[in-house]
Amino acid sequence: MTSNGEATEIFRTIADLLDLLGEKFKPEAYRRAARSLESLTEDLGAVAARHELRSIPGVGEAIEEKIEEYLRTGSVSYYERLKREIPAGLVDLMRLPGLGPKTARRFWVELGVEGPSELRDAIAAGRLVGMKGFGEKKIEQIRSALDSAAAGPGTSSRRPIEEVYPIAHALVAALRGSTGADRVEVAGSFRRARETVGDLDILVTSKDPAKAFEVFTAHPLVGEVKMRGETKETVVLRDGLQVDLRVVRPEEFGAALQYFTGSKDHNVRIRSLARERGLKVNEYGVFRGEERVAGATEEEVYGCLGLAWIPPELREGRGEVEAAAHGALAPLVAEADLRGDLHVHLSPEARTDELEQAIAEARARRYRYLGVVVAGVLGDGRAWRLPEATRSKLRELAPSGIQMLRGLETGPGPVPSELASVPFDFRIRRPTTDRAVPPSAPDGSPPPVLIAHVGSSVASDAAALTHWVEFARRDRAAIEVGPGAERLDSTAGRQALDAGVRIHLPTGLSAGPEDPARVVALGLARRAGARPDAVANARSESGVSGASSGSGPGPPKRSSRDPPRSRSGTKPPP
DNA sequence: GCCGTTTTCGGCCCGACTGTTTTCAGTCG
Repeated sequence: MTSNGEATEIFRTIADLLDLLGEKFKPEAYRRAARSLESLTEDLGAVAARHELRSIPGVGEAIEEKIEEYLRTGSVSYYERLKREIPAGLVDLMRLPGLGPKTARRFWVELGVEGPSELRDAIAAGRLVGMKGFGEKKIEQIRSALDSAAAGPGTSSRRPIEEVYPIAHALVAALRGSTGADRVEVAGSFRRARETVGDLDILVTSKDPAKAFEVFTAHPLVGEVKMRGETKETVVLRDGLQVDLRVVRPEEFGAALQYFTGSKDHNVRIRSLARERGLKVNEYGVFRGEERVAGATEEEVYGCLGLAWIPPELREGRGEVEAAAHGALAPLVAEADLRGDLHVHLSPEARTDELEQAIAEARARRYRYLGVVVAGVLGDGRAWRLPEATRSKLRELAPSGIQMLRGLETGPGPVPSELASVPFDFRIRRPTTDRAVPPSAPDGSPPPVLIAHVGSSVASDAAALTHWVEFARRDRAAIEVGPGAERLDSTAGRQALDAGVRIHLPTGLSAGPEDPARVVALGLARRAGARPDAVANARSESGVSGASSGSGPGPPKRSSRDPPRSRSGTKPPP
């Protein structure tokens, strides 16, 4: 684990332990610091070396000292002391659904229970019966939570957003297609395009809430109904994902969407800003005293706090509220900005019809260029190339103004001799293994325009990531950001952007229109704070010069002919 | 424990829901 990751875990556990001690505000302070460390784009040691730990949101004097102690010694004495005081099993108990720190602490104090297995024994021995606040139902609930926990991590863990995307799409489509719901939006971390999603929050307006719940509950994906109130229903899907449906009134929809989109840190900032202005914000609206002054749209809610509307992908409490207050939010890249794709992979034996299909899709999206990977080296070092017929078809198939380019994808180092005869317009580089570190100086072969297949194992290794970003900066190459283990996530993407490196987004051309990769990649790019001009394939020019086979392409150039940027899209997935 | 363009002290989001209650505590998001 990286030092950032390990420090995050330490502070998160400190928060839980302090919760068990009944501390009121400290746990939240440690959690806030943990969240900040988790999303830090840089190695903690580097920040500490510059004496800038205090600039991290939620890190003050005390936590700064603990981080320094951790970096120096590998442990935090305060944490070690808490662990000696409080049995580790209590943390497991309070993390069970339906149990919290108060209940776990009572089991410890009143029953001497120190962990899940002892609690199971206590229940079996009937020792919970008669405890104040514990009826038959509550005890059964706990027993069931213990059983599910024993069965494995299962349902409570977060999953990749690209995996959840089709599910969200299906549920939203069903609700939109019914008479039970008018407006339907997914809120939560899904709308913020977080890499992983723990559950789905769906918000609807409805003239007939009962009908909305009925349509939702009857959906084939839904397994069991966990809870149902007048305005809210919680279900667990057959695959274990939890989904909340909330029905709100139209005049409250914007406030509810804002509220349930979060993040928590963002909302805390919004609320304290409102308080400073004598206003109150909740999920029903913005209020001055009893009077509602906003609520129907998010724009209204932000507007009456003196803020520009903030894209959901930025709502993490990392300074976006202050930026919005000063009108300093830059427009983010949007779907309409995409102009092409420099990384179209066809299957190795692709026939011309597969190529034609990708071009038809590109034409439908009005792309201006397409870089098709015609040959390359796989991660395991084996060379491959598209069939000769497909390669020679490339230029013929571009009658409608789409510039067709041939890409060669290789590892660091010179072009392998077995690929030397393949004509190409531009080069893509990939690490030969996930951990491969690129050469520190140019090796004489054409510089790549794109660095791709830089995977999650690089992103989680601060030194390797810094190295690849520096490599991209030196060669003025773009680096690919998107879902999946072979692309950078938004945190790594932000680091690349901070270093002045452009990113390239997958467009899912050859995977068909339903492929979530494009929408998800766009969300991650926006989350990284990417403006249109920082996205290599959101430019009118391909960034690949001329067609001189085998010669090096020029570095991506800034174009003064780029049309004015479209207004940054506000449309959340799906 | 953190934080401040009214504060260096005194705040810290707040409402729904559940299960257990004669009016509320705990959990969750």
